[in-house]
Amino acid sequence: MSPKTNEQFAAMRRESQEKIEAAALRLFAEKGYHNTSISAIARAAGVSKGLLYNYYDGKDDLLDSLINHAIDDNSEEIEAFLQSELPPFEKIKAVTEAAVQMVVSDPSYWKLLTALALQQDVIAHLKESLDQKKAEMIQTATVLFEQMGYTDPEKEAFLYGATMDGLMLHYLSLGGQYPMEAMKDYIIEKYKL
Amino acid sequence: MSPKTNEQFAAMRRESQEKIEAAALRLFAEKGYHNTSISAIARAAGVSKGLLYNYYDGKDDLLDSLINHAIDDNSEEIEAFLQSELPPFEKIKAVTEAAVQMVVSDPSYWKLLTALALQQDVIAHLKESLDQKKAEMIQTATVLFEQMGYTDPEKEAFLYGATMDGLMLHYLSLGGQYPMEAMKDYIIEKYKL
Amino acid sequence: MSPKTNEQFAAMRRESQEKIEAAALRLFAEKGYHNTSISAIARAAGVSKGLLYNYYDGKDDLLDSLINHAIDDNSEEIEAFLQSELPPFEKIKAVTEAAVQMVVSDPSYWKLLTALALQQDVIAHLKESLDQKKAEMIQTATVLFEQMGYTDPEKEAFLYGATMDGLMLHYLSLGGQYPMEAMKDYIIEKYKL
Amino acid sequence: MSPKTNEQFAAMRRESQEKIEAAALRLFAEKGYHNTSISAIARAAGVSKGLLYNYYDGKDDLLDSLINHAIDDNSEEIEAFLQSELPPFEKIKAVTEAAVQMVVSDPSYWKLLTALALQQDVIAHLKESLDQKKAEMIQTATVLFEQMGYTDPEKEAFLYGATMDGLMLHYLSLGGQYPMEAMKDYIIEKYKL
DNA sequence: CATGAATGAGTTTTCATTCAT
DNA sequence: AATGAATGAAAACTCATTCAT
Repeated sequence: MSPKTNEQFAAMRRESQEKIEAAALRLFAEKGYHNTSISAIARAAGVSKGLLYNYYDGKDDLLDSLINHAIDDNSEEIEAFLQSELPPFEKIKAVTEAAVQMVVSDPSYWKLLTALALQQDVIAHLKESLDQKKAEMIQTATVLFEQMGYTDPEKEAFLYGATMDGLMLHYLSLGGQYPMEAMKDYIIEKYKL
Repeated sequence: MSPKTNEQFAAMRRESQEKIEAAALRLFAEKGYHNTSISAIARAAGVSKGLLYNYYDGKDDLLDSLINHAIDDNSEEIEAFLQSELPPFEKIKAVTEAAVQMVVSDPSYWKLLTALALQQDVIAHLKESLDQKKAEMIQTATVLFEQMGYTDPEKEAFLYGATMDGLMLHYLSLGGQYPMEAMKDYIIEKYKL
Repeated sequence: MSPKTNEQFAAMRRESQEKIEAAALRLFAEKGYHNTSISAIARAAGVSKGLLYNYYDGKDDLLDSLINHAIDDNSEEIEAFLQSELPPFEKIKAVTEAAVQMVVSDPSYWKLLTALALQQDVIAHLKESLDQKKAEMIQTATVLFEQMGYTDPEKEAFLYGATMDGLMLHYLSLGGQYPMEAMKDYIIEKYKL
Repeated sequence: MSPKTNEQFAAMRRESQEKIEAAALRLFAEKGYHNTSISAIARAAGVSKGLLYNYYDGKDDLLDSLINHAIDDNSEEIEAFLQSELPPFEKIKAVTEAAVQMVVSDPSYWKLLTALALQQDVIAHLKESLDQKKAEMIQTATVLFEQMGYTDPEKEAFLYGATMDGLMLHYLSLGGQYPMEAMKDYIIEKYKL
């Protein structure tokens, strides 16, 4: 019935969307959300402005879609370590290393995400899902510190979370100058016993 | 012909500027820098757009001025504690308490500052002075941790900085829900011996 | 290689065109010509945009085709009554009833046609044929009123035309609230004797 | 306090708005609402696009404002005749003449208004106030025909309304070719007993 | 010193139309 | 004959900035 199969159309759509979201992520991270125009994204993605509007309702919707896809891609890994069967200290070690690894290997995305988390405009509706994700992690970490014998495991979980986020914040704002590896080891060392 | 003295004119100028910067700070923090228009600032400050341009070269210049004034207001206190003659632990305690106090009592400003620190656009030229301020603080803290007998005082200084910034980040993004007081005590406790 | 006869193809073509014109008429009448997109028409007709362009040169051409087909469908009936052998009063009665019936049974089409008649853009070239149709009717009606003994049959024909069009205008803009049946009888009554 | 008085500013505003609305009315009537761009209106009015947006929220809002101002200007006259102390027939005569006069002297505006009345898009919210105005007129006309001894004054009022609107419709769509004066006299004659 | 009307360049958004398959 | 992804030109809209008074 169709001179181009549904699969072919679906593949075209997927490919275009990937090109667009990749270009958008790069530009948002490089120049900031508000300083990136739809035209610039389309140009960088090698598609027309019109096509972009075929897939997204506008800049906000594109950002939404982008963030949601990226969250899906990224949160699985950390989650996996926390759910694994490793002994508590090894879990902390693995999670810490994975988190550092994530930020170091894809700083653009994390810079964007962190910047957005502080701008109530842009993503009022994303805040909710980010906050929930955070709450879940704190919950899991609390159990972990409980197993390690901490008197106040919940506070330790909050502290760990703050330290890790602060670490990333510094890394993201200083870039290569920050002694990331050394700091990572220093933090892990603190939890060894 | 000149019924107003120079002093009176100067006072009027100062007052107008204060109204403008206060309005700008509030709006930038509430809605973000890019989503706040000059018109909105002038309206909120109760002055005309034209007057605003008498004092500032434009939106960027207003932001600059705003940040610089706020930095001056805020950094003195912390500095004072670090330079004081208190014993090391008391210094850490005082600094921590002062930092938390600062953020809790003026979250708008800190939210803005943190958000801006992650946006390469807007304030390329502010980054420099912020980074330098940070470096100085790390330096002072390093000396402090040295006095307290830490094997690796510089790393501890970095860690302390990361933890404090992470704490603020969480507080700023969660608002009143964050157990700020408890966390502050928990952190201080860690340094007691 | 050709499992479908020419007749089958012709039938498919006709069916597609009917679906398209029906959808277009409905949407034009509901939302106006300019507020109806080609995409919306194709979607409502259940065909692809591409197919639509196989049959019509564009939106204007589709409208043209639509109007012409509808004019053909509608004008025959009235014409028939006017040309018939009924006595004059019965003719007026029959024509009036037929005209009211037409509008009541297919208001979408008449709404569209009336709206278009007032928009210089869209259908400059349709105006001509509509005007001619109107002139013919006036002509026939004039003869009719002559037979009925009116001193000034042409003016009476114009008046009748104005009244009928005004009636329709009101019906079309008020919808079901307009006392159409009663008004029809009232008008017919005026010509009885 | 003010180097330009409030009155001066108000006068500037009024003047600009008048220029804009005059240009918009002309263009809407000439080329149709949808075929007239904001840019074209601004150009024709001799102001910038930006200024137009200072006064109106967009094209719809401009149309609203335009129609409301024009309705105010126009409906007073007719109303005045209907409320006057003339004998019934003289009232009908005066109103009919005034209505014809209105349309003949400002066909652009009436063409626009009539066209808009048939486009549900554009002015859903204007319809309401137009319908109400119409209902009021029918009401007043009914009283008039009652005084003239008509058996069914309300129907006669509807009929008069339909005839007048039909007359205008024909005049507006045919322009100078339509025997407007003669028709007006013919209609008035009918009511002379 | 103070005003706010006016500007226009830059941005977002829409949609009729084309085209490879 | 039929599809819908892709285009691009034209439209709507925003807002930092200027300027006459």
